[in-house]
Amino acid sequence: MSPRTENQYEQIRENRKHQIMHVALELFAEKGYSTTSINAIASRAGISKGLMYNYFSSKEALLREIVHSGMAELMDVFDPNKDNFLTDEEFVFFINESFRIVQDRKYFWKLYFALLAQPAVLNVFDNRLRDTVLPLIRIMTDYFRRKGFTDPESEALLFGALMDGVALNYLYDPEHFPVEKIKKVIIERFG
Amino acid sequence: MSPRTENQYEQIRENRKHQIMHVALELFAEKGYSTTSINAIASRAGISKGLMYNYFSSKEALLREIVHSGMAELMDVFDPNKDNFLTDEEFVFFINESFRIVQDRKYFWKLYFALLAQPAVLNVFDNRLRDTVLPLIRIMTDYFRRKGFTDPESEALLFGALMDGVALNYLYDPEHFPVEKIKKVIIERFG
Amino acid sequence: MSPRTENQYEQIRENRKHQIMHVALELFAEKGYSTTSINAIASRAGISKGLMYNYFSSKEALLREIVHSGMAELMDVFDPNKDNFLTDEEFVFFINESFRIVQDRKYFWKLYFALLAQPAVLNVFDNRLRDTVLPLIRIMTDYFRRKGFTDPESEALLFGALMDGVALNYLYDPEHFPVEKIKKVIIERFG
Amino acid sequence: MSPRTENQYEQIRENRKHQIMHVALELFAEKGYSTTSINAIASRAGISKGLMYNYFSSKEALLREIVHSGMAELMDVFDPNKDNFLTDEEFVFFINESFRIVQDRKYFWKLYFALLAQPAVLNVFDNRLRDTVLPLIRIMTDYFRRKGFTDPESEALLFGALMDGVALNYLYDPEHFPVEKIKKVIIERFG
DNA sequence: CATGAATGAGTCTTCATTCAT
DNA sequence: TATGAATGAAGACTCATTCAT
Repeated sequence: MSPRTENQYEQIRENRKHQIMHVALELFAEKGYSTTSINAIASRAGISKGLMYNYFSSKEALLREIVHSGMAELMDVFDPNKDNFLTDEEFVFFINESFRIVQDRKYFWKLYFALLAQPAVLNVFDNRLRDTVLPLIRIMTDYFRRKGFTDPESEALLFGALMDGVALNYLYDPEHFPVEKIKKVIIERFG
Repeated sequence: MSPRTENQYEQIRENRKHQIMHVALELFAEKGYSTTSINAIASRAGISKGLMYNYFSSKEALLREIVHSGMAELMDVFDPNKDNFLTDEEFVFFINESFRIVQDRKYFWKLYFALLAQPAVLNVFDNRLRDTVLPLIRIMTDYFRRKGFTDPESEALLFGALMDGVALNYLYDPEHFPVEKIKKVIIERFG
Repeated sequence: MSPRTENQYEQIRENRKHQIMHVALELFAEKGYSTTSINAIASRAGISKGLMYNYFSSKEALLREIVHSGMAELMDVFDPNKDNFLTDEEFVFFINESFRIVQDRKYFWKLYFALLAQPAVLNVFDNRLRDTVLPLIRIMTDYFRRKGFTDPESEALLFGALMDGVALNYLYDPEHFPVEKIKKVIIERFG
Repeated sequence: MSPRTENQYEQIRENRKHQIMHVALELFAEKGYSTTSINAIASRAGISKGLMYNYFSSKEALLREIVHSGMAELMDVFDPNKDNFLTDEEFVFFINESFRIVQDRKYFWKLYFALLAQPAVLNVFDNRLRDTVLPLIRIMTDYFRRKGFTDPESEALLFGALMDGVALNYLYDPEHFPVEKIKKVIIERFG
């Protein structure tokens, strides 16, 4: 009789929104942003095309929200308020964490690399990307400096590139990429 | 005003084809495959849309030919008929070569990563990719085995991943990626 | 906390209805009927989309009711029960009244002309329009006949057209249209 | 075998463009701009939807080109290079011309009034409208001044409004509007 | 060999309307 | 009575591909 409460509506919206973002992330990661149609998203989410636009003003807005929410989660994980100091133990922990994050959120990372590899299409990352990565690079630089390397910054950048490459190989050819072994080798080599 | 010889026609066709592929590679790399229209390709190549279809049966066929020709060139460079043996000197040479190749053919590699990151869209690489990479991995495995590593295969895979990551960073953020320094560090660390 | 009486409910409904019609008239006049969305109306009226349909069965029904109510008001003003006789004094009064009506209800007249200029879309006026205008034309015809014109009916039609044109110019380019002066000239010329 | 000549293509384009504009003008005038779908235009023109966009970049661009081309024609007719002087004879000629123009291009004028009555939607006329009308008003002002009127400018504006109103009545209710008689009355009254 | 007009399926998006609550 | 989530049909626009010339 009476309309739903504010709270009920809030709940419905929250759920739907997550559902749409979830489904869209999967499709964007699998088939690419421009190859994924709103139709496909709506149909996999089991809703009508029109409803999508009740939650996101456009396909691009949907993508942006997915990316930003993913990035936000990420920043939470790589807690930036930890002191700039990385012990050997923490370094190992950091590597483990990184692997876990990629493994836990494969879809997000696939989308990440797909978008990265096509910057002219949609600059979705703004400065957020560098803002996230830079502190990490700095911490790693410090770490390698303390380890006595002559060019710790390049060392850090190399390490970053290595992690990118590992993620790439893991995501796109997991069958031929023995993650655990690789992790071990990394720790031996860089830890 | 005598009619052109068979050969001259052949020559014209060949040139046109290369021209189209060249232009298309640039556009695909910059803007992505699905975002690049036949119109854009034809217009940048200075020919008519219709003519495109005289040389390539479809947009996808064009892409495939670009990729395959690029892969073929690649295999030529990493000459597979060299013995499976990699001296320290040759290792350094190999790294230098790898860097040169990426730097020389940026467009191809951008397209490569973009396609890699979206396998569901177009499986352009068939088995060609593994066929190219596997021998390299084997050679590297041998190399690392001789160096005395306990898990030389993972070491080789890691090295491959590293090179991927380095290429990625170089291609998509060249300004913040000091290639030469990185190269040096790689040689020190892995050579 | 006693329940509202029938009458109070009736009152509320009436108010809501007026409010919706008022807001819709403004929007239709400003942006056009088909360009105005139900959403826009509801939101400017501060109610929900659904409630709109509680008062009007459709967008078109809303438009019709707006137009008809406007026309009804109009007929009240140009009281048809006055005798068919128009003295010189009454003629001046009639002109003044006409100007006042247009100035007082700009939105309605804008909508009126917009709808008039697009009869194929929505024939909202049915016969009502002619029913309203015809008596006026007759009265004017009589007036001009008494003034001794040879073709009083055409004279009356011309006068009607003139008033239309004046309204049009006033409504859509008020800055460049000196209404008061124009009114004076009309009275001089036709009075 | 060989492609069409430049000229042939030019010819084809010219024809198609006119055809589309012609059909679109009719529909816009009859049903209104926003109520007329590209589908309707294409289908009445006997072409595919897509082809429309080969000639006009958007629906709005199509409208603009129709309006501008109509305005251009108009300016040709009301030749602006005539001296600013209007004899009695010329005045009569001017009125006749005006009637002829409206009668000859009913669709254009219907569209004109429909757009005028909905300025917020699309400001298609820019300044073109005033640029066209202002010189006419000036000429009329001079004319009425020479005739000895005390407020010749208002007289001219009134005359303009009258012509608008006449056009309106003629276009939207031709059956009840005896143009020829009206014309006669205008000449008598204002000539 | 070469052109570009033409097609039509498919894309994103909007919006009047319905309905469970 | 009142809400706004949900639908679905329709709209503007794009683009790979075909084909007469």
